[in-house]
Amino acid sequence: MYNSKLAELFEEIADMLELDPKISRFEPRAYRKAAMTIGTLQEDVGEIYEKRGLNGLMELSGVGKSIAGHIEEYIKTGKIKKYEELKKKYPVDFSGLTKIQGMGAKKALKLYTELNVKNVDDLKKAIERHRIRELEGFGERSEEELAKGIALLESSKGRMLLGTALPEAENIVKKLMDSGLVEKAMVCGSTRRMKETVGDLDILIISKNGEKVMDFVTKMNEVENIMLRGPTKTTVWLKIGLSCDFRLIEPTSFGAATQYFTGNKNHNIKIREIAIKKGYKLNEYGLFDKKNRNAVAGKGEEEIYKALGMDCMPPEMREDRGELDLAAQHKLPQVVGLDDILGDLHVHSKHSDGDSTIEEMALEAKKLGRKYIGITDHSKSEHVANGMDDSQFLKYFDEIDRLNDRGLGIKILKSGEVDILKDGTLDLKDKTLEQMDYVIGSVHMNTNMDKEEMTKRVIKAIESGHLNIIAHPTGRLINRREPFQIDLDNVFESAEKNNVAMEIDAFPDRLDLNDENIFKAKKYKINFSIDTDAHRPSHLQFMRYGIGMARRGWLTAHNVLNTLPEEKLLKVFKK
DNA sequence: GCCGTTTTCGGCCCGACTGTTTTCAGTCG
Repeated sequence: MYNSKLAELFEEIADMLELDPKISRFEPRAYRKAAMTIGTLQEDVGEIYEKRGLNGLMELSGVGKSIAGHIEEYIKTGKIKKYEELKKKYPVDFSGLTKIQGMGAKKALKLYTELNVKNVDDLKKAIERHRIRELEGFGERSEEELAKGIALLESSKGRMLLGTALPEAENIVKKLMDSGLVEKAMVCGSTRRMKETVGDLDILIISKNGEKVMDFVTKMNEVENIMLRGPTKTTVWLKIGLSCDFRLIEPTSFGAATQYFTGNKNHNIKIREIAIKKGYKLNEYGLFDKKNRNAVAGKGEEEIYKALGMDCMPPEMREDRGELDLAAQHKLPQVVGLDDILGDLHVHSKHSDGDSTIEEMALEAKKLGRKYIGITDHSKSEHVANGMDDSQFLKYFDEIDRLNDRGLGIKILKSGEVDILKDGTLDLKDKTLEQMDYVIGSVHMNTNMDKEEMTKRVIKAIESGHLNIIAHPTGRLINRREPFQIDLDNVFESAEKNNVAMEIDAFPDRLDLNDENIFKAKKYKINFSIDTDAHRPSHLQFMRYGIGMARRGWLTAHNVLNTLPEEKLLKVFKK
């Protein structure tokens, strides 16, 4: 994968170009835009170049002749001449240094020319010797801030799971509402877009007691320290290890502000450009008529999109993946919602590695409004998860039958999460599999195979005729384990042919398939199953994270199996 | 350096906060 390395190189080129006042300030901006495109691309630029050459590269947004040339050069030689030359002029680790809060390229250059600081370690030493405060334009305070920035960087590597950040954000919003000081408080940013990980929290507030609210938030239990405090914006560092911005907003601007702070950045840039073309100016205060400067919209998000001739889309779709075009054509998909979900098809019990009985899991699911629940305990190869052999599965089926006969007010489906073994065969006898209402297959062991082998393994299982769902298809664990090497396109193609569904595992550190892969998979005529992979009753609430991924991947209820009533679902499985 | 029903030239999102200034540059989102 060249993407992340190239993105970093282009960012650093941008840093260095910013240092030369003779260069147009738009040139570094162009490099940053290209870095953003490439850094968040799902397809490897190496593959794009291989398949479609320079023209393929130039189709990427923000990549023109020159940057495409740099990419080609890097793929062929492992180097970019322009970068090497700039680096000769500035032998400084900008990419490391500018990750520090408050440090940009210009400060980094000053530190280099004055103190010969080339990297974060040099900077640490300079801070220890109190050399920074002597510099013109810096002071004692800047030195302290940089020290804090380095500590922060070292303590907060990686972004926080949505499953950790969202509940904290909701808790803070509730506290604000309960305080009686605010009329409205709302979480925006990547949390509202349900991105799988979150870099910080953005909470927007309407209040007549601005000063008191800012006091209130800085004194909350959740706060470790105050990073920045102004009349309309306060930033705190939360004890859970995340920074949180609070912004005071006028009621007339609330929609414009939530739109702006929800993002994402590229979505906002595009929508502002659309506004300009239509003779408006859009900022976080509202949509303004350029001629007479009157506010045309601002109170609600819908009215802003509407004034620009568009339908308003759910926050999860605002990722600049073509949603603005569809909104202008009034063709936005009706994406799946939590209310559409009728059942949960991946749930564990005490029979393998779950904490609770089948009955406890079923009753909790019923409380959440589910009409059916599929119990899917592990098969025998999963020794660590206490997986069951064929005879144990038979007893487990009996228990499910008994519970259904008793009638819990929710239907329990018989299933199992069956290991796809190294050679692509399944871990249970056909006879056992045939007694299940449906079968989930998943890869847990021997995950270090090469791409071709792993793809073959999974496709063989799909073609077995026994599987209905492939669980967590890439096996990744966010911030802990990389996805397997696997050719998803081939897997999706085979799944389409064999009527096998792909799971969206909603467990917060899995979220697998992720949004990008869902988006990719949607091109195929395959079904999806959004499941919690719950191991205790409270996990059944993870469904919303899976829904978030599905919405980010533009799935409609029609694409998702567990929006079907039981009879229809079982018909699909029987096909 | 990129890009195009306003364009192959002339634009490029834009406002808040901070520290160090004495009116602003740098950074961030």
